[in-house]
Amino acid sequence: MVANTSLADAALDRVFTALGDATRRSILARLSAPDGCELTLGELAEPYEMSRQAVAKHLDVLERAGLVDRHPDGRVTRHRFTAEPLGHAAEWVERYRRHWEQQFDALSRFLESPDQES
Amino acid sequence: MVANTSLADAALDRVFTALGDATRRSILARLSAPDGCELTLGELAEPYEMSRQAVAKHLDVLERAGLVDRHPDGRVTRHRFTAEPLGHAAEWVERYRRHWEQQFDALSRFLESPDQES
DNA sequence: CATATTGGCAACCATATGGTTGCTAATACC
DNA sequence: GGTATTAGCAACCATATGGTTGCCAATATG
Repeated sequence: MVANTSLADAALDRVFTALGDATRRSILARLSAPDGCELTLGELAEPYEMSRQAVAKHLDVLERAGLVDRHPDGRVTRHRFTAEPLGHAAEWVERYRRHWEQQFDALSRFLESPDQES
Repeated sequence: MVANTSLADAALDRVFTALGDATRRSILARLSAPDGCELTLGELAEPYEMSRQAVAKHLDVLERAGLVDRHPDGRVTRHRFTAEPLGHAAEWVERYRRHWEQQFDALSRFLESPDQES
């Protein structure tokens, strides 16, 4: 019944907190675009109104969550999107979203029940 | 191209960061269990090795994300799970998880292609 | 070879987060 | 009415987070 903090929990922690920032989600969006794969730090940092180092820190968070893969290439470092850790997150969210659909269905049934008066 | 920080982004921020903590996910799990709906703060806090106030703070985070609904009932305050904000989060995750399936399919095709040598 | 570019590292700073404790207010119960 | 329980509020603390700047190492490029 208690928290049961497992390794999987810690991985989920990292993934969800990594997704909890609009800049990081934007980075993932750009890295997952069909034409935008394999971007360097400079290319990634360019559109944002913050320093490269700030973007590099966001990339640290994404890397620790397993969502981006860094690989140095000469003077430059290329970054690739890795969607695999999203599997557990999607599983988790879907389980509870289904609960919502049940709530919604229950509400619909209630509203449509014949013994329901205004 | 730039960050485009909208209100929807801020709501997603709150939902994902709320999910980024194992204690909070555990709370949601208990509140969404079929028998465990409508728990009070005391009931919620009991299994964890932290103070009630710490749990109350976690509930603040969940409430700001729209994931739990507090309603005082006499001396006690009952908490109910609200899955609706998970919709946008699920949408977001699913979009990128599909990207992963495409990566996976591409890998499969590569591994199964006849001109692939060890 | 000299120099500019790229990115990593470290220090620093302000604020947020996650926890604590103590106190107070409201409500149920004897 | 007095008392115990429940929860909210406020202050406090340690650490994490998100940003900055400056410097240095490595690599392209003239």
